[in-house]
Amino acid sequence: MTYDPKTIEPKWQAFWDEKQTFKVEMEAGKPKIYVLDMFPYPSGAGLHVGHPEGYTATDIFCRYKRMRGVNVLHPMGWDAYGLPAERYAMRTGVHPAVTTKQNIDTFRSQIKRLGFSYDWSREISTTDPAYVKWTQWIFLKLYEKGLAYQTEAAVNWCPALSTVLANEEVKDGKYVETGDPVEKRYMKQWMLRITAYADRLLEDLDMLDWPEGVKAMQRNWIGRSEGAEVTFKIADSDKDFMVYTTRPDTLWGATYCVLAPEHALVKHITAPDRVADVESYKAKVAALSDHERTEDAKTKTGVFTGAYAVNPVNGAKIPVWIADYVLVSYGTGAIMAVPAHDQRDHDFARTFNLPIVQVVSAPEGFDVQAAAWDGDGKAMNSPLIDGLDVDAAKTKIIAWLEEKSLGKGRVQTRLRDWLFSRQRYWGEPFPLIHLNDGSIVPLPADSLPILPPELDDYRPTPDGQPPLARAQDWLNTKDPATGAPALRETNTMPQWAGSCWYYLRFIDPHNDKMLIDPEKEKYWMPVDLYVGGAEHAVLHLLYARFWHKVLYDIGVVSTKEPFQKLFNQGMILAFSYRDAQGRYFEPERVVSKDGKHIADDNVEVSQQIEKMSKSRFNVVNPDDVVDEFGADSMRLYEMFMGPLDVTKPWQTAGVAGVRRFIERAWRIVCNDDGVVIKDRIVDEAPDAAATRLMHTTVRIVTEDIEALRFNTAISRLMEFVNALTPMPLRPRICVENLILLMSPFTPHVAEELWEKLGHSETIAYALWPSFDPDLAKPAEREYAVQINGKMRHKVLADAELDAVALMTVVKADPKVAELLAGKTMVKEIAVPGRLVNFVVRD
RNA sequence: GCGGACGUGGCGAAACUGGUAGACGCAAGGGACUUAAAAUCCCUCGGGCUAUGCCCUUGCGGGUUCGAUUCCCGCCGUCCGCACCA
Repeated sequence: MTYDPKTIEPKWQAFWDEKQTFKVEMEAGKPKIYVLDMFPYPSGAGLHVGHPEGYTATDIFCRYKRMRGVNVLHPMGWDAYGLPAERYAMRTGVHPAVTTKQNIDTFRSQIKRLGFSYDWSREISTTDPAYVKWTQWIFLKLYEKGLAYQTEAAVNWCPALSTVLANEEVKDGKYVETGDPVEKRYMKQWMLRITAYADRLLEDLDMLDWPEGVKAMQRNWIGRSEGAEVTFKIADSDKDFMVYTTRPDTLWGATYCVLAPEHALVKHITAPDRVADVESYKAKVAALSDHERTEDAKTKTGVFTGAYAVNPVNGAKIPVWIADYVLVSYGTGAIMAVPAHDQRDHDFARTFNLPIVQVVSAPEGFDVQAAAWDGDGKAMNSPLIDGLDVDAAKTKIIAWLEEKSLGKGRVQTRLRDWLFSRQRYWGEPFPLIHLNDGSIVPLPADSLPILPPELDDYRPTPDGQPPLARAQDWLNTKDPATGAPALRETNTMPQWAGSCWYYLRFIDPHNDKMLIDPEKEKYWMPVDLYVGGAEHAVLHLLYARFWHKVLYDIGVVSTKEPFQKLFNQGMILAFSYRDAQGRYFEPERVVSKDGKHIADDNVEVSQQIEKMSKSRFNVVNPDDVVDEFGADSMRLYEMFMGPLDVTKPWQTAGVAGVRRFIERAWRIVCNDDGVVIKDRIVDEAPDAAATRLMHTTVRIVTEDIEALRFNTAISRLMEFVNALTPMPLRPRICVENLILLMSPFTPHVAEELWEKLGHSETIAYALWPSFDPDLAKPAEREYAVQINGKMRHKVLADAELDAVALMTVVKADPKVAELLAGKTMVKEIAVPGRLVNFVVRD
């Protein structure tokens, strides 16, 4: 039998399952590592090639760590609440739980076909009642701590679907899946006070080993800024309003103020003759979607209210306008406008002919009437602070404002509280009831979980209540403490809820007494390596950090942060082909000749690299790849494509290449009948060259795996195989080390060959090969000889020469003497282990 | 506009701390074996030239250096995130 993944892969998968090879328990004193994949949403479409990329990487890392004697926690589960199953239920009446179970079964079997070393005894789904119970328990803790509250909030309402959508489901004012328009509606919503943790979420980023880009995105999302709040009085009135500014040093340059159109003060200060204009502007702005409001951001619009504010630093009366470039949701919803030093204010002032007064010195020749100067400079036209640099001026003016009770220093964040409720069926219900007097009663922890009731119809009620309101028996309940009649909360939690803490439950998945056993938590936490797509850079990772910090504050967890190291795998794209009209062609119909791509022998098409999608005919299904090449080839190819973190295109021909490599490795051990070629695997020490290559390979593969550089590790394994193949007699130590090094990458074939070599135990816990750095060094090496930095010659010499000896040896080479003849030596440089460079003149 | 990543053969890529650019693989071409094909094995494979050698080449233009894919400055381009955040 030649190499046949179709028989050996199911064999070893069944073996690992039966023996529970990868089941793991806490072992005090044994080093641990917790390696986590971002668990998938089990969609109806099944796995795509992007999923196994990250899963293969973590699997290699885990298998390697086990062979080094580390206790490895490597679990998998399902983020199973979500909109698609609910939409499917609306169309077909099939309960989302049924759809979800089917999809989970599909995902599990697809994942198992790839031979990942998960501890399946820890599998969880966010929809399991035993899991929902603790998600709701965490909500009760949030509520107890005052971190959950209700408010009127704008939501994305999709009339076509008569439901609310999450922000992330809306792009450019449309539902991303169907393209139906989405509008804003105000509804009572549950919010989580994530802003209370803004400072800690920002500061603690510094202690994490995360990609800089992700940290930057989170910092940007939190958007901390330092400035001041300043009170402006309305002239000839007892009313006033506060503005937020990061440039209090420019107060003397404030020539007008702007309120957000929705600002509560607007209706109280608008002059009678301005009411019509103001009202019509407000109506116009309210009708715009967020997208429309920002798409033409450069053109400023607004109207004058007829009211004047008093500039607190100089008593100047300045007009108060309303304009949509001021957002009611940020800062105080009101600004002082300094057109000389803020480009937006400048644009507005030019449009409406408002004065521009310079109060910070700009570089020579810079005209603030033409453009705003927002850089550094000395304060001017500002009596209290003239001559000071921006920072000093800010400090001084803030102190002055505080002394006069006109304002105070203030830190502002862009981060908003988290809109936490959805008007959906397939999510965790809130464990709360509403009494007739309007009060809210949290349900006791021992009544959890509160599961969604059975329904025939998953749509919202005709009067716009969430679907849960259809279940009258469920809806009408009693206060467990007093017996008073009560209504259940009908909102459900967003999909993020379950994914905010799943990494904790994997540590203690079957505990029905508490969320997690503190002893186990202390042993396994934090997650040492977390691998997933960059699309979760902000939301999931920020939400989970927030919950984790709350759990830290109430003593449930012992670490400040959940995920110590984060790694984003790059997206896998694919080639697609389309003609001049933009029609896509299946890649099988396209041939390339003379650098052109021709479809159906007559249409010239262009080749591009794009995201996989059905409409582009470029989707690659992992099942097909496994069927054709085997799981080991699939795993190996995904890791060989390029660095783990970059975006890269799938090329099926490349899978054949790694499959050939596996076959060559197979033939080092077996003949074409699958019989071990005993007479060629000898118990003899390898010669010097083979020893060196073996130790070098072990060294580099080990280092590469530690650094998650799997593509170069695989190259090294290929070189090792290429060297072993032509050897008539192969030292057993080389062959066995090869199989050991390959086993994290291609575990099935490695188990099979390990067994054929006479081992009765699984390779999964075999000892990882060690290397001797001295034996990895070559005795001789080629040194480059450069003249004026250009490569001219090579000299073979002892690899360990120091600079002086190297120079002597090189100069003794007749060819070098010839090259240097007739030249004047300017400088000689010898770099041990590398090269010699002669700088010469003619 | 702000923030982040990146740009190397026909293609995916490699090059550790500034030291022989293109490892490894794909595709292509040639050869061996075969009645033939597949498979396998061997060879060639960045471009150019007046070819035992020489010149050019890591997006473009400068700079630092004995030496730059790597460091610095300025452009051009691609991808990702955020975006009227005061």
